[in-house]
Amino acid sequence: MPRPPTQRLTIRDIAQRAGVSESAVSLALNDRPGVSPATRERIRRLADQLGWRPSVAARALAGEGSATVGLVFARSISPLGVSSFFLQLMVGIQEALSHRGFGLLFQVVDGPDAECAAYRRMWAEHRVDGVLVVDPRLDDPRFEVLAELGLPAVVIGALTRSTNETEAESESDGGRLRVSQVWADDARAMAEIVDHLHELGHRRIVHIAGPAELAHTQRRVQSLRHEAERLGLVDARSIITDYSEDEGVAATVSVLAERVRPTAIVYDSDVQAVAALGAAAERRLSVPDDLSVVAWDDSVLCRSTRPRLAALVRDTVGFGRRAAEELLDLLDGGPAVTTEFDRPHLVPRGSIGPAPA
Amino acid sequence: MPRPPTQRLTIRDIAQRAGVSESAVSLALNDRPGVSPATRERIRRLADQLGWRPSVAARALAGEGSATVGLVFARSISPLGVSSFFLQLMVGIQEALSHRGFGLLFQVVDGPDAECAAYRRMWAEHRVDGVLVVDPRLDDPRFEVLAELGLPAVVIGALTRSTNETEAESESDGGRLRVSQVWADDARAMAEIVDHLHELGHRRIVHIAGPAELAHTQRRVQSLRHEAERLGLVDARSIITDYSEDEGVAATVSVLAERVRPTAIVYDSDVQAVAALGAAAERRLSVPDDLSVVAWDDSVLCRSTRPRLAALVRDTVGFGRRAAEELLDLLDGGPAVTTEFDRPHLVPRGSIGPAPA
DNA sequence: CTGAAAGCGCTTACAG
DNA sequence: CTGAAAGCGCTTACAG
Repeated sequence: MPRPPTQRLTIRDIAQRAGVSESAVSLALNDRPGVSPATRERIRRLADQLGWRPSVAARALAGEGSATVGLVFARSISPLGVSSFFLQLMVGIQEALSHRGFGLLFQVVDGPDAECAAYRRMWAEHRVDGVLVVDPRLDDPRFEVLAELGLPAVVIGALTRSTNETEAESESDGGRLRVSQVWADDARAMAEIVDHLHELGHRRIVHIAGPAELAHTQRRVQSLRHEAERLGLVDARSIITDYSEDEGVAATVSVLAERVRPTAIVYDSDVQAVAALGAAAERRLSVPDDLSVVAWDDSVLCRSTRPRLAALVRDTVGFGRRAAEELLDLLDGGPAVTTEFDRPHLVPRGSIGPAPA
Repeated sequence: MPRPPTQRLTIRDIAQRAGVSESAVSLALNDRPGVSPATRERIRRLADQLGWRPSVAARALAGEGSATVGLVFARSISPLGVSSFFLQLMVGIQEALSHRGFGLLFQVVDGPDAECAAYRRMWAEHRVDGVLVVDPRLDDPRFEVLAELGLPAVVIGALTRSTNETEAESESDGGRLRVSQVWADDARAMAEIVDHLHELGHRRIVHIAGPAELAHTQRRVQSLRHEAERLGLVDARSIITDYSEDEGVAATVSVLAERVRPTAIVYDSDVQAVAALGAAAERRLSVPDDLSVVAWDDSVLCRSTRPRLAALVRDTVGFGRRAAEELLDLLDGGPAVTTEFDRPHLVPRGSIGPAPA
C-alpha cells in the first residue's frame, strides 16, 4: 500500500464495491432517473458509509460548477473590523451556503479596481459560480465586469440611489447581467430616527456619514435632507467621513465647537459614535442631557458604553443568509429579483433624551 | 457565436494562437524546462494579454492541488464578532495567500465535531490543499482528523499546554501529520502584566479568563499562578468564562462584591473589559483609582472608553500573514516547524494605576 | 434499467 | 526543443 487511507475515494471505488458501473453511481447520487430505487439506495448507503464525497474539481470540470461562491471585500471602502457587521454577514452567508454544500471563497483587496480583477480571476480560474457583492457604490465599476463575465451575483444593500430603479433589469444586453439585490430601507430607517428625535424636541441634527460613494450613504443623506425639509428643522446636515474613528472625532469636535451646536448626532459608524462619547465628555457635555447620540448598526460596542448607545438594530446574520439564498436561487436558474430585507429599527437607549431647552 | 465573451479561455486557445502545442503552453506557463526562452516569452505575453488563467478545477484534477486553503471557525468556542481579532487575522491570511494566487475557503460551524466533519468534507471534495487551525484546545480532536487525512495544517496559537512539547513531531505515525505552529508567548505576556501591576503595588489580581479548553487560556492561567507564587501575591486567581459579556459582568460583579476585593482585573476579552467598566461605575468604583483594568487583545473598543483601556497589543494582521506563509511553505514541501510570533506587549493606558492604599 | 465512451482543462511522462 | 497520448474524477448523452 503506497498511501492507504490518504487516497481519496472515487466514484469508481463505490462502483466496484456496489458491483455497478460508474455512471450508475453518478446517476444514483445525483438523483437522476436511470437506476432502480433499490440499487440507488444501496449505492447511496455505501457512499455515505465510506464517506465518499464528489470531487468538486471533477464536477466543476464536467460542467457542474464549482459549488463555490465568492465574496470580495475592498477594505479601502469600509474598514474591516470596524464593527461586527461584516463578520455577522459572513456567518449568515455561510449558514445558507453550507446548508447546500456550497463553499465560500473569501478575498480581501485594496479597492474597487482590485475587486474587479479579483472577480475576473475567480471566474477565469473556474473557482466560483457566483459572487456576493457588498458596499454597492454609485457608478460602481463592478457591475460592468459582472455583466461582461456573465457572473451571477447578489448585491447586498441596494444597487441604486433610489430603490425603485433596478439597473439589473434595465441593462441593455438583456439577460446577460444576472444580479439580484437584497436591500434594507435605509431611507425609512433614517426617517424613523429623525422623527423620533424631532418628537423629543430636537431641531438641530447632524449626521456623521460614511463615504459619499456608497449607495447607502447617499440614501441616508437624502432621507435626512428630505425629512428635515418636511419637518422644518433648523439645522440638519450630513458630514461625509471615511468611517474612521479619527474623522468621526474630528467632525464631532468641529460641530460641537460651533456657536449653536447640534442637539443630536447620528453616526453611520458605531465606532465613531463610541469615540464621540469621549469627545463630548472632554467638552463637558453630558449625553443625553446636552447631546443625544445614535449609532447606525448596533454592536456590542453600543451596549458596553455608559450611557448605552441608542442604535439601529437589524438581523445582520439573517441579512447575509437571505443574500446567499438569493444567490443560490439565481444559480438554480431562477430570475434576478430585488427583495427588501427587514428594515433596521431604532432601539432607543440611554444616549437619547429630550432636546436641551 | 453561441456565447462569445463568456466562454472562458483554455490552454488550447492560447496554443492555437501561439501556433504551438498545448503542452508547450503548459510548460511555458509553469516555468518548466522544455520550451525555448523566446516561445516561452511569446506564450506568456499572449496569455497575459488574453487574460488567461488556468482552471483550478482542471489543475486540481491533474494533481496540482486546488491552490486553496481552508479556515474553519467554531463559533461555540469563541464567539465571532467579539473583537476584531478574527477579522484581522483573516485579512493577514488573505494577504499572504493571494500574493501566491491561493484562495481562502472560509467556513463557520457550530463546534469541534462539526469542524472535524468540515475538514473531512473539504478534503474529500478536493477543495483544499491545507488548512489553518485556530483556537487550539487541550485534547483537540481535530489533529487526529488532520493526521488521518494527511492534511497539512498550521495551528495559529500553540498546540500544547507548555510550548516546548511539539506534539506535531512526536506523533507516532511519523511524517503523516504535517502541522506547523505559529504561536505567541502568552505566558510571558501574562507575566509582564502581573509584574507591571505588582510594581504598582497590586497584590490582589483577578484574571477573568476564556474557556478552559482553549490552550492559550491554560497558558495564561498557569502563568498567572506561577507569577503569583514567585511574587508572593495575596490573591491571584483565574475565573473561567465563555468570553461572553454576560459571564464577564457576572464574574466582575461577583469579585467586586467580595469583602476584600481585587485591586486589578485582567480580562481575556476586550468586550468583557469594557462591560466591566460599566459594572465598576455602577458600584461607584473609580477606574483606575479603586480598580485597575487590563484587556487582552487591543481593539478599537479599548481605545474608545474613558479612561482608555490598557491592553495587550500585537500585530494580528501580521500574525495571520505569518501563519499563512508557514502553510504555503508546508505545501511547497517544507518541514513542519514551530515558530514564535511577536509577543503581545502591554500598552498601559488610563485604566491602570497604583493600587489603592 | 445498465454499461462503454467521450469530454471538461489541465499536467506529465513519453516519443519524435 | 516540440507534439501526441493518457489520465485526474466526474457527468452526460448514447447504445445495449
